[in-house]
Amino acid sequence: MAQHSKNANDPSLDTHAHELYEALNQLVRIYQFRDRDRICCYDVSVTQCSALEVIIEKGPLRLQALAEQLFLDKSTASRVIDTLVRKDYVTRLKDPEDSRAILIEATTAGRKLFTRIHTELVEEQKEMIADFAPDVRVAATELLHRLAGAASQRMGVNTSCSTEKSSGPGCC
Amino acid sequence: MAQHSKNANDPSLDTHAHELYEALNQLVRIYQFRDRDRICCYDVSVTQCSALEVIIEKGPLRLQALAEQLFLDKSTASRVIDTLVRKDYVTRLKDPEDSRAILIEATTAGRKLFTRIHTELVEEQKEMIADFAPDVRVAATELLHRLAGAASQRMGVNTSCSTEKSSGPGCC
DNA sequence: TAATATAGTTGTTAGTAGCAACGATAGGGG
DNA sequence: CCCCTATCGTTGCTACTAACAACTATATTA
Repeated sequence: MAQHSKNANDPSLDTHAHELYEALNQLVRIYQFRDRDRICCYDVSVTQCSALEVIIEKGPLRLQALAEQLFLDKSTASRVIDTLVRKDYVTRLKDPEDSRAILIEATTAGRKLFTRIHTELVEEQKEMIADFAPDVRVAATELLHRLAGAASQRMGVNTSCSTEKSSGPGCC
Repeated sequence: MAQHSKNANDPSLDTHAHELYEALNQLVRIYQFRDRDRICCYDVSVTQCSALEVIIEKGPLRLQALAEQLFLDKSTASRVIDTLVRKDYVTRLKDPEDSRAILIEATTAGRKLFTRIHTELVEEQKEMIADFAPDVRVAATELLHRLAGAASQRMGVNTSCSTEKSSGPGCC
């Protein structure tokens, strides 16, 4: 059931797998998934891994920017960074443009770790969707995006619900 | 893109929406999604909501059984129940068959709350997949199941990885 | 009855989360 | 130029989630 013809030699499979990974990541990030204190073999939690990803992909960035990307309070982001610094996956640099600010950058170890995790997960995803037709893959990814969007609204992220408290008729 | 013909009057839409909800719930449960201390308008966290669901759907059940359903340690489950009892959504009953054990049951308030959340989320899901073809809905749900399965393996839930520690060649 | 096993709770540690308060720096107006 | 305000990040506080270990109480077995 739901098994279409095998398209193992489909060049868009990589893209689909990557988009799916991205969508799931976003879903998970919004849902603020609590770890089991490490992702199996890797000594980082899911939140830490998400933070590492943002830091690597968005270059050196400020704490506030990181917090926004992760939908976290800056205090929480600061403490996540504390842990990642302690584990030597990121470093705090002084921002030359603003001495109040810091720039967070991944260390070599951090990049190495993330590459390992990323590669492995994308590979896993690829296997998972290999037997789906391309349009189904796209649709499933789109669905995950929608789920993330809906959840973010429900959780009051970036909505009037979170900024104005107890003002409207029953929150959302 | 990925938009098929409108099948608003599709009787399987309800089923699909429900299955999707189930799959997402499982995904989220495995991923141990951390709350934002409440699901928007409802005063329960996601973990608490999952616990409530299991308690309602599996009837009065013991702590150990609940913990297994949620892939939690019994101590964690015990504390989750503490919170739900304090909020008056569940009660601890003595198990007549074993005085060591307890039976956890939902209160009227708990059932009412869960029904409200469940109805709302299923409705949201329905809207979300309304423009997908039925086979795509099935495939997407299947995909979520696979994601949950893969994640559970990765997290070491119910695998040799978690029971035997540091025995194999590199964990998983 | 004694030894062992099981059910649930509590102690402890740690990560995640948010709000509030704080110190430090930046920028604007008098 | 200095004060006022805004912003940046950290720290204090509380709470939830999570696991492991130790503990109490009851049940089962030898």
